[in-house]
Amino acid sequence: MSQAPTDHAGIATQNVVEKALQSQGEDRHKLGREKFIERVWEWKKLYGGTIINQLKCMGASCDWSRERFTLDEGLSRAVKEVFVRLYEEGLIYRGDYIINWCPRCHTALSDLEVEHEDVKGKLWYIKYKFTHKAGYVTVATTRPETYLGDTAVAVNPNDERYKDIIGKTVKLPVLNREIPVIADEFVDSSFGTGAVKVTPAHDPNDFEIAKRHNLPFIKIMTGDGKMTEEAGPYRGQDRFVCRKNVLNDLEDLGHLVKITDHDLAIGHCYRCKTIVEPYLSKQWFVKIKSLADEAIKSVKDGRVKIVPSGWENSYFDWMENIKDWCISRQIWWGHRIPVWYCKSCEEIIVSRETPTACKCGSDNLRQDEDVLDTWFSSALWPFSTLGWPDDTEELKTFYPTSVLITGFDILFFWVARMIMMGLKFMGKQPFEHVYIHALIRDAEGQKMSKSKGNVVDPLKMTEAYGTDAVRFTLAAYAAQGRDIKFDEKKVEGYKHFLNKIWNVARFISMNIQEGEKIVPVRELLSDGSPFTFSLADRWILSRVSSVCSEVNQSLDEYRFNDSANILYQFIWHELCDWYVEMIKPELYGDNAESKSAAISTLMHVYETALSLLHPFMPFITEEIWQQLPAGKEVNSLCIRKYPVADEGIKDREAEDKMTVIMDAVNGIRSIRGELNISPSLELKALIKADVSSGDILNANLTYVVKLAGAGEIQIGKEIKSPKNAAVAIKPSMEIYVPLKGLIDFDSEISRLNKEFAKTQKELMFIKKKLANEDFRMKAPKAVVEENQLKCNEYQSKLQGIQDNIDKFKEWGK
RNA sequence: GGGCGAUUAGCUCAGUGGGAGAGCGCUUCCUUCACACGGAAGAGGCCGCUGGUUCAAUCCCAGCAUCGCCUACCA
Repeated sequence: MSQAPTDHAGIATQNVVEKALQSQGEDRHKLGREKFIERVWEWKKLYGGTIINQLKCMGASCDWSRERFTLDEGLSRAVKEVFVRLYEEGLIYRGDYIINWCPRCHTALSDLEVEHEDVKGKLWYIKYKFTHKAGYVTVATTRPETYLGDTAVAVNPNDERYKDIIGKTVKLPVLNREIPVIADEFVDSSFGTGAVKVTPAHDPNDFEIAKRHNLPFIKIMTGDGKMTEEAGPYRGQDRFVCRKNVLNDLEDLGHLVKITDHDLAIGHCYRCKTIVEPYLSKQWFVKIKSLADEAIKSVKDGRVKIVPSGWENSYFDWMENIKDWCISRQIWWGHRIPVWYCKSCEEIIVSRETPTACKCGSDNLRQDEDVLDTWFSSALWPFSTLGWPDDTEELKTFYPTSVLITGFDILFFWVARMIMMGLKFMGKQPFEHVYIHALIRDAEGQKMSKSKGNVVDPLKMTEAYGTDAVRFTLAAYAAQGRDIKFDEKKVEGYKHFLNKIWNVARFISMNIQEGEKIVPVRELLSDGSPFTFSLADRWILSRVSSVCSEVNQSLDEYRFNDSANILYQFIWHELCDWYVEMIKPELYGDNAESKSAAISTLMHVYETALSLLHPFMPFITEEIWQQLPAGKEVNSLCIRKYPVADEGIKDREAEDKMTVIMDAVNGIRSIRGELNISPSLELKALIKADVSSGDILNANLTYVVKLAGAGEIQIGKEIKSPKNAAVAIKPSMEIYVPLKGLIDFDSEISRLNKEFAKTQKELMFIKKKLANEDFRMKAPKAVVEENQLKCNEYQSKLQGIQDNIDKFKEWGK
C-alpha cells in the first residue's frame, strides 16, 4: 500500500487566498474568520487536487481510496489528541519568548521557516553619554533603530576597559531614557567595541540577558513592522524608514561615531521573503529535548535507516542542537489550538472536545485564536491516516510503514518530526527506511523557483515526451546523493529508447502468430532436450537471468540509476543488437523445432524485460503487454509477479562461446568499417583460431555469416594470411579478409602500428608489475595469475600484430 | 563560523584499491524485410592540484584550489 500525502500548507495557502481577496478589494479581517475559512476551502477544492493530479499523471500507483488531507476529520482528531496528551505531560507550554515574526504574514515562524541570506551590511557605532561624568560608551549595532528599545548596555565582566562603569548609567540619545551598564559573560570583548546595546524585546540574545538581569522589555515595534508609542518621535514609522531617520538624527546630534562594512545573514520568511523580525510574543511551544533524544537513538540503532546514509549526519547535527518548537501561528487556516480561556476566572482549559463551561461555572469561554503549525499535523501522518487514536486494523497491518520517500529539504521539517511523534505515540518508528531522493534542478543547475521562472511543469513534460520517458530519465539520473539537472534533451534521448522497445514489439507481432502456443522456457529446459535451444537462445536466457538479479539488487539498495542503466544496456545492446539479429534466420526459416525454441526464448526474455521495466515505464509496458500476441500468463502487467533470477538458466558455457562468436563478428566488422567497405558487399574471411575456438565458430558459423556479412568463411589452426588481406587480431583468433582490389598497405600498416603501440603500452605496464618482487609476494594470488595470463595474451597479440606489419611491409615493396 | 558534497571524454554524468565507462554530441560508411527516434565502424581522457599510506591510488588519508548546498543568536 502506498499513500501520497497532502497537507494544508497553512501559511502558503492563506497567503494565496489573501492575495486573491486583496485583488477583489477585500481582506480577511473584514470578511471574518468563518467566511474566510470558507473561502480557503473553496480555493482548496479548486486547486487542492493539483499535486495529486500530477502524481496520477506521472503514473504513481498509490491507493487513491486512502487519500487523506491534514484537515480531514480523522486527522484533526489525532491532532487534538496529541496536543492534549503533550500538554498534560507538560511537553507543551505557553510563554513569552522572542520568536521569528513575519510582519507581512502576521504570524510567528519556527526557526526552520526562516531562510538566511548573506548580505553586505553595515555596523553602526553609536555613543551613549554617561550620566555620572563626561564622556560616553560606544556600542556597535547592525540594527540602529532598535536602540529605541534598549534597556541596558552590557560588557564582559572581565573587560578591563569597562570595569569602572559597570553599575553606572548612560542616557539614550533623543529619548533621553536612562539605562544601566551591566556585566554579562555573553559579551565578546573582541567584537565591535566590546560593549553591546541590549534590546530585550527585539533580540533573542538580549532577551536572555534581560531575563538574567531583570531588565524591562520595551516593545518598539508592532506586528506590522511599524514603530510603537515607545519609539517617541518615530512612532508610526515603518521599521526601515525609521532606521534612516534614526541614523540621520544620530548623525546630526553627533552620536554616530563611525560606520564599517559588516557581512551578516538576514532572515527572510520562507513563504513571502519578507525580512523577519525577532519579536517578543506569547506563543505555544513543544518541549522537544526528550522527543529528540529518542528519535536520535532510533536512527543510531538502525530502527530507522536513512538512505543515502550521508544525511544521517545532518539529521544528528540538527537533532542534537534542537530548540523548542514554536507551534502556534497567528493565521486562521489550520488546526485551531484546542485551548480555551475562562474570561471570568483566567482558567486555561485544554480539551479534546469544545468545553461548554469552566470549573468556576462560567460559560464565558474564549478559544485561543491561533492555529497550529502545519507540520504539527503532518508529523502525525504515518499513524493519523491509519485511524489513530483508534486501534484500527490498518494500524496493525501497516504501522510501522516500510519506506518514506522524500526530499532532503524537509528532512527536519517533516521526517524528523514524524520520527519523534511516531516514537512518542505509537512506541515504534513510523518507517524503517527514509529514501532521500534527488532534488530536480534546471538545466543550469539552479534550484527551481517560481520567481526565477525556471520551474519545470511535470505535466508539460509528460505531454511533450510521454510520462514513461520522463520517469525513466529521472530514474536513470537518480544517482544517490546527487541532484538532477533536468534537461529536456535527456528526456528526448530516452524517448528513443521507448521507440526501440516499441519496435521490438512490432517485430514480435510480425513474426509470431496471434495465439501461437508459446512453450514456457522452463518446460523446454526440463524436458531433457536442451539441444533445441540455439547458442543465441542459451546465451540470452543466461543474460536475462543475470539482469534479473542485478535489477532486483539495485532496486533493493535504492540505486535506481543502476537499475535503469542495466535495463537500457541489456535491452538495446544485447537483446536488440545481438539476439534479435541472431534469431532472424530461425524465424524466417522453416525448421519448426528451432523456430519454436527461438520464439519461446524471445517471448520469455521480452516479457521479463517488460516486467522489469514496468515500474520505470508503466504505460508503454502495459500497453505492449496487452497487445502481445501470445504467452501472457496474467492479463495485466501491473499484477504480474516481479521477475526474479532463475539460477538454473544461467549458462556460463553459452556466455563464453558467445564471446568467441562476438570476437569473430566484431573483427570482421572492424575491417569493414575502417576500410569503408559497403555492407552490401559480401566478404570472404579466413580465421586462424585454436582448436576450441575453431570448433565453436564452426558449430555456429551461421551467426558470423549473418552478423558480419561474410559469404565464405574458412577456419583453421594452420590458416595463413593470404596476400592483400586486411587483418583483425583478437585474443583467441586472427581474422583475414582478402580484398579483391589492392589494399592500401600504408594505411593498413599505420592502423596496425596504432594498435601495436596501444598493446605494447599495456604490456609494458603489466610486465613492470610482474617484475616487481613485492607485487608477486604481496598481491593476492588471483591478481598475480590474472596479470600473468594477460601478459601472455598481450604478448601473443603483439606478436600477431608484428607479423602482420612485417607482411604488409614485404608486400608493399 | 561549522558541516556536507562535487571536481572523470566537447556536454551531462556513472564507477572501482589491481585492465578508464555510459548517454548525447562529433567523424566515416549504410535508406538490408522491428526501428534513420535506426545500424556498423571510429576519434576523444596527466580521472582538479600537491603530498602521504600501499607491492599497487582515479578510488583511501592530509592539505590546497574552484564551485555548489545545508546550517549558525557574535551584537
